[in-house]
Amino acid sequence: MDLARSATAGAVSRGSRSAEAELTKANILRIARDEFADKGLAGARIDEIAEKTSTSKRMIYYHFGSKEGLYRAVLEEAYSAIRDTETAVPIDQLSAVEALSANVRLTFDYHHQHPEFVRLVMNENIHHGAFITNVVGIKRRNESVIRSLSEIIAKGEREGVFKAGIDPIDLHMTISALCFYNVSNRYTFSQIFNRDMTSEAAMGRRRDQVVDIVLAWCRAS
Amino acid sequence: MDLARSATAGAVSRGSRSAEAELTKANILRIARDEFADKGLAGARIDEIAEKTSTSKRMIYYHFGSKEGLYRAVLEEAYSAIRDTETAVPIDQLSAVEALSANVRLTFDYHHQHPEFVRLVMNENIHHGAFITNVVGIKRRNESVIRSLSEIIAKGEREGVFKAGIDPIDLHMTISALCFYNVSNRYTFSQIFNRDMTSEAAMGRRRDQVVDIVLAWCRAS
Amino acid sequence: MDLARSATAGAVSRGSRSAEAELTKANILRIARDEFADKGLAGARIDEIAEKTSTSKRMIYYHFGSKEGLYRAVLEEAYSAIRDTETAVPIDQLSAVEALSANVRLTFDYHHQHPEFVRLVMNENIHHGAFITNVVGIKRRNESVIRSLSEIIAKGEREGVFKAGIDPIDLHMTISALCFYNVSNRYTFSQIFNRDMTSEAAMGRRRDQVVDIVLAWCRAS
Amino acid sequence: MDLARSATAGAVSRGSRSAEAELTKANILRIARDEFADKGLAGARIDEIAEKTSTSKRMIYYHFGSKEGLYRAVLEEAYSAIRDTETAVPIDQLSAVEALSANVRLTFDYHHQHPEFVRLVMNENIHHGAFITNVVGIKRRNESVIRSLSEIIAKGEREGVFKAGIDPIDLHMTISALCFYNVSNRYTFSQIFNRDMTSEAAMGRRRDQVVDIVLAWCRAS
DNA sequence: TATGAATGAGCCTTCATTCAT
DNA sequence: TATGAATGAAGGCTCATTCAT
Repeated sequence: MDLARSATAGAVSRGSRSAEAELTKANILRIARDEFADKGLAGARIDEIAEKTSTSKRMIYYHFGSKEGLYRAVLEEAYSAIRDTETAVPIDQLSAVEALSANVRLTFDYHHQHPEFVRLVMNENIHHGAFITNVVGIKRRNESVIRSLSEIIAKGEREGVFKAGIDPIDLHMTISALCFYNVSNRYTFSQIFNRDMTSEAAMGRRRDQVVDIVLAWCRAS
Repeated sequence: MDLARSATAGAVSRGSRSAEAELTKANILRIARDEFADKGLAGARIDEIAEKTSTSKRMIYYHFGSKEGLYRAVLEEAYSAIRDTETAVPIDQLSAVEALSANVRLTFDYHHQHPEFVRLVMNENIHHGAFITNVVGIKRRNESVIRSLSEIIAKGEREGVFKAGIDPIDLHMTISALCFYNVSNRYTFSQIFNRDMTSEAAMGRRRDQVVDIVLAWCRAS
Repeated sequence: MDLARSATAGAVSRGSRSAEAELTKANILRIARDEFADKGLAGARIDEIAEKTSTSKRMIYYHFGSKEGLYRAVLEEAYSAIRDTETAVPIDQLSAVEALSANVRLTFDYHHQHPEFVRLVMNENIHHGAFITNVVGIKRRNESVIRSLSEIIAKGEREGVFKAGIDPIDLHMTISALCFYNVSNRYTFSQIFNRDMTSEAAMGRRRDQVVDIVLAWCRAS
Repeated sequence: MDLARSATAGAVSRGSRSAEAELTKANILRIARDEFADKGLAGARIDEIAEKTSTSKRMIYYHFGSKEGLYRAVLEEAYSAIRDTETAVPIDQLSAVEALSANVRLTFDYHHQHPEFVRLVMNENIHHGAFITNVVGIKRRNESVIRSLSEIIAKGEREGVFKAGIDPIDLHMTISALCFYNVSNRYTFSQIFNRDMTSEAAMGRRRDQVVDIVLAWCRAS
């Protein structure tokens, strides 16, 4: 029953067995990611994914076991990718305000540049987070993100520019909400309010705004 | 194909034909709303909806024409409901800060109390907003919401408590993002960060925080 | 999930709803019985069954829910048919020996005339009797068969022609074994021993022999 | 296609090529026998057989050519094993009644101890004996079994304890039927009649009964 | 001799939708 | 208006078998 081997296809060349197989898996994962992001778990079609792939439908089952197995593997990859981004700010070389701004900008841009990630997360929430539970290492993720924000908060307090008692998870939630919404609710919002949300100009303007919002809250005396 | 009449089943007794028919439609709509919100357009099953309904599958087709027609009707209802909430703040009787706080609180609570609305909007965005386009009157909605916020902003400027130049649509987006995320990303966020997001206490705490964030930004000199 | 309605399709005209539907079900059941008998549960193909049917594959699922559901319905029918045969001997009008002979002959002939029943039972045993468990009323069956044999045994004892203490279930097992084997093991036995087992002559000869075997045992002092 | 050599893997070390290869084949055969016995030809899975084996799926094809080839090899082994048992009675040292009793007991016990053999034969009959035809030497088998019974019958006639004219094949069929059924129809019979058929006590009781039945028939004047 | 990867054909099942009544 | 029966198309998945190494 457990034909799906090593669903963690993170790196393509893991030294082992067949590098070609890893390429096949990576190819499937990329196509699947786009399809799941676009149509959701129920809406995506294995047939369609297979067709866009350089291999066959059978291979999807060989490597990932089931539609759900494939979806899970896609989710895992997506989360492991953003993990790196969010901790890329060199805190010690910057002031607290600069560091927080950089963090917000990076986060904002990541969402902008990876709408498929945003859409996958939306989908997962529609499924009540049923699949993320089994994704290995998904919880280790909080350590790095939260640790990074904690350092920034501490620095800001020491510098006397942030108010006391900011909870890093609250801060992360605030940043995340503002960055996520811009991509997630893009279609309904822009439709209803006749507002461009995808041009570089609009994005740049909103990014600055989000930085302002976050900083204003942290400064608030 | 032309069987779907007046998909707007807003009022139950519209004086016309048969009040019973309207009841049937309302019943179908309520069940369908929950199913679509829970599983998305692709994931929901007409059979299942029909089974939970007090009528038969045939009636769904009679009244709404197709699965998509039903989905569209559900969307329409959902948006027409929130419309009323957001304009319920008696601005003239309150200070700008009080009025904005009230607006944020109402919005926050509405999302909290209507997760199915949040989930429907998520779904619609997954479908690139393909169905909301055809929903009649959806654009009239911006007038009331935005007008209300504009008044509050103007009052705050006059009172000297808000900074100049706040765009009401930006403000609405900010409020909406912060309120929406708390419900939309509830499952993944709480899973990853081990944080309760549904208890009354957690909700109350976050609501205050969102008010703070919004006010801090509007005040910021 | 439970779309399979009234799997008990025993009688074709149950007075109710649609007699046509019952005909459809009966048609499916007959074809399915032959296919399952011939190839087993795993070997039979729903596609093939559907093709031989006057309806479509979809209808099989509509009426029986699944391949297993269809198999179960076939089993049920098969067992309810032999039930009647085995109790058809008018015991009071016959001597014990005559009655027992008649019972054996009827049983023997039934197996001969209904090889598909024999094959279905073989199949069910290959599946460790997994499906017969859920067949309603299958256990009520022992009452009639065993009661009938009990009466014959009692009569034989009273008449002084049977030895004392014959257990009716043992007797039934003996009769059943001798009648069943002739059909069930027909292919391997006739192949290995080059013996005709299907001609009327061979059948008649063996039937007499089986009667002899059973009587000899019951008489044995 | 011609890769399947000497499917008769009876002896492990046939002096030839590699003793290891013979071990591999024997291992595959044992696993395959259990799987085919349990689930039938159609129900057994090559993947599953390979997994339980100490070698790979490829080896199955290397040694046996196909699923059918493997099945045939299994059948052959099964029949060659029972062959030995049935001729193990030392007729000259026993009376006819003792010899026949011993023969029946041995046969009964063999079936009891080798349910997989019984199940394989059932399967083969479900396939209309299609594969047993090609099994080499399967017909030589009748010689030994039938010769042995013939001797016993002759001895019994000479001793005046058996009736005249018993056909050895009829006798074999009778014995076989009674012994076979107890294992083959174990699941359905025990289910329907609520009777234990596998405990040592139940088996012992029935074994004595079968001996009685056979002897009663042979004695019958 | 042995192994992991690959495959085409086909299998069971489901879905939105429609028809006869 | 309402209902049970029916359907074509397609969807997810599995199977025996083979290939490259």
